[in-house]
Amino acid sequence: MARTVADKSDTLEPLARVFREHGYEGASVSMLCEATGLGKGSLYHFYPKGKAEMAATVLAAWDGWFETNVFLPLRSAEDGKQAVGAMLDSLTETYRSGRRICIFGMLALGSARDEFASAISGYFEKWIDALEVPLEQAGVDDPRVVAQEIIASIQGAIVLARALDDAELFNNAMVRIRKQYVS
Amino acid sequence: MARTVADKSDTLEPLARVFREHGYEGASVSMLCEATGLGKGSLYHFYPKGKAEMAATVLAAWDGWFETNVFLPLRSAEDGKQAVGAMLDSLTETYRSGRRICIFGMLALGSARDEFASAISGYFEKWIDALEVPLEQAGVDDPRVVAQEIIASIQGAIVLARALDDAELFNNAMVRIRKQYVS
DNA sequence: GTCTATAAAGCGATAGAC
DNA sequence: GTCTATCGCTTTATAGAC
Repeated sequence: MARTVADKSDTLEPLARVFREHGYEGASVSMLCEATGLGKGSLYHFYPKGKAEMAATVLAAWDGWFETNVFLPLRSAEDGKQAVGAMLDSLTETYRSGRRICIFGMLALGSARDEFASAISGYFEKWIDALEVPLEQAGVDDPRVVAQEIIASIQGAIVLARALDDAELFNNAMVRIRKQYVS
Repeated sequence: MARTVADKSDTLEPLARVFREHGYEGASVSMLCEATGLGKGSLYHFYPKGKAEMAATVLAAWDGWFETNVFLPLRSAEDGKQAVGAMLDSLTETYRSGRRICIFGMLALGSARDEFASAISGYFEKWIDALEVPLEQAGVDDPRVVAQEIIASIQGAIVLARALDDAELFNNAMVRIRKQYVS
């Protein structure tokens, strides 16, 4: 069938979806072709180094999205408590109350961790650094450790919500974090 | 080379190690053969249904280990706070301060979740049920929700410790849980 | 930039000798 | 219970026509 000309940026969302839903090893090029609506030739035209380059590009895009929509607002907040609350709201939507997983967290637990180690650690380091700012502003003791705890709680809530197939569990975790640290 | 007769139970540890380190999709039968020191014929003799049966058996073995060494002590504890503390110590060793991951948590984030859904959810449900007992005994408010939070924190600590390659992060999380709920 | 055809390797799984 | 050989299929990746 005739196919319209695609832009590389159009592939990012379907690519991310497949990696999120199947993991790095579980995502095959065939799946990635089907999701993007492109043949192998087209996909390899955009990503000459193949699957690894697709995943790296997806990670970079998510990292950028978080930088703009999560990290930057945290760093530049005027009201610390309000900023952390806004982050929790934003993440609840982004992660679909735990129905969607964090692609960085997923990769951290898999065997592809080593290949993407710097992207994964860079992402979490930036998150911790950013979250520390409003926590300190809000007068929280040991803001860096608390930032780590909050991020770990969010990642754990995703794991548990998915394991038990219970989105309410994720939402409860967000409520608890809010009450405990910023209300 | 001549090979000594193997027992099926001898395969469980190497099998578990490969699944933990490579994920379900990432673990190939060749790897599983090499880790167990058995040829494909031998491995399929023990596990006629192949890789899926190997993983299911590994999960059942871990479930059994947790039942005996973690869940049962929690349920039958006389001192609630002491029992939760003992669990945290035990898990710190079991998970090697986050250097080792939880195979159930890993599967929950991957695409094999659906295939092993009941094993995964059963494991976490038993854990929550068991942990609720000593928490209630210790006078903690809303012990079931707190049990869920603690387990999520542990899973999240594994994710974050692995993402940042920092075992101290896991240990700090265990210390925080102890301080917050059972000291 | 798109596609189809194809290559080479690895996959999970099986058969059958010992 | 162990092994080797092999099957059929899918994998990632490439080549080359359009």
